[in-house]
Amino acid sequence: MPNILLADDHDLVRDTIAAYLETVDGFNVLTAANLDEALERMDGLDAIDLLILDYNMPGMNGLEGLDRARKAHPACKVALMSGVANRDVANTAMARGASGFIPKSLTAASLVNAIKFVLSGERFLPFDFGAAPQEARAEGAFSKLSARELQTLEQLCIGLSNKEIARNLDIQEVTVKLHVKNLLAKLGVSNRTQAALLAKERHLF
Amino acid sequence: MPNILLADDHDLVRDTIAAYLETVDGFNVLTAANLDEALERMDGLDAIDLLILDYNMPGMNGLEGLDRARKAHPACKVALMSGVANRDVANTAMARGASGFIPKSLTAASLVNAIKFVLSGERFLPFDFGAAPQEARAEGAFSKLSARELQTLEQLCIGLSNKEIARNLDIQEVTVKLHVKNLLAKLGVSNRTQAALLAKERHLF
DNA sequence: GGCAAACCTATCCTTAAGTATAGGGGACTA
DNA sequence: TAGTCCCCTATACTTAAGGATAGGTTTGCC
Repeated sequence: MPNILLADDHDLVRDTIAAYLETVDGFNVLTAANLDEALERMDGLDAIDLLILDYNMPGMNGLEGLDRARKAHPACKVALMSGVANRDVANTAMARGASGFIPKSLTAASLVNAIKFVLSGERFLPFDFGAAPQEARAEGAFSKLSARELQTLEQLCIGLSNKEIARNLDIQEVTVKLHVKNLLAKLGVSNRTQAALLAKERHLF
Repeated sequence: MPNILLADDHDLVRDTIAAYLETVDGFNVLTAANLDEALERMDGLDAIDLLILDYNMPGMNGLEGLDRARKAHPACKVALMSGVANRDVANTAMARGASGFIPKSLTAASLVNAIKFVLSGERFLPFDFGAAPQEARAEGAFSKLSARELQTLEQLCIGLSNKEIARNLDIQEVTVKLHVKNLLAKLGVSNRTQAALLAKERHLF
């Protein structure tokens, strides 16, 4: 019976997926609410066969969380799961050594198949995923953002000033200005308010 | 055995929650991937006791979807579910007649309790999700705005600069600054981005 | 008439936002 | 090894945003 560790900060999503996997297919599922908790939980026992990480989750910091998890437990397979990430993120994740990428648009039955697939040693990436060019311009624009730029955009979406963002990210205000300038250019907008509104419109944060 | 219709565009989330509710508590759960599909599905049979709508889902258009659903099936209880919406959205939804608001940060066990609560005729809103709206950002804050301030706010919500707003309203830029300053104070926020986000959150424009 | 409120404008000021240029360091890659 | 990309920082600058004060107009109300 394979052991799975599922990390997602949405309790409802995490619990129900865990319960589904346990009852329907007899997997043994542990859960965690963020990356640190997941890594802690793996330290005691090395019996985890598959670690599933939510892409938007405290501690993940983009794909840095994937690297941390893989470095901490090289033997364990790591899959990413996301409801918002696009093809580019998925490809990057796979390139960085993820064993699978699970969009939340997947059906529950497919999830089980994907997990079995990954546990058997293969790597899973749904091929139709992200193929449809929905709102191509803006959607693709967000994928061009670097990790730091995404974090900066997230703070813009709460209406924070450069100074506050600098404090939160523990960098200098000038650096924040640089990130802001670059992300404005990449999104094709002319000020921070437009950037925040655009991101909100696309339900990124 | 109560009938529940669960509408969410994330197949994985929807299926697992549905499966959980069915297996763990014996609810009879139907599903839909968007609002139109949900409303269609309800037309044939009027046996649905509770409709659960994902706040971010095709066809919802903010809280308009809630109104549509309630108008189409006045007898049916309607609850909203969201992973991103905040206290303000929840309060507005309850004010507009929702029977419950389910943040996805809820535990699976609490979800079952919430559903039972709603089915019994009560209305469910988690405590920590703010029964108390924040003082300065109260609903009435917007009603304090003068006509010009409202027009100014509307332009802020497209991310325009003071200069552009001045041109659009055919007044001087200094005057726009005055309106902005006053409306920021009335809304209890500290800059134009926060004002725009707040207005958008309330679906004012 | 006096009064209040919303609206408009002006001048002055401080701080924030955004641009430009230049450079150092780390990580990955050909 | 060189090249590239991201990240960080620094200096310097221009423009925008926001605040403070002091007026001015109209409308309408008591």
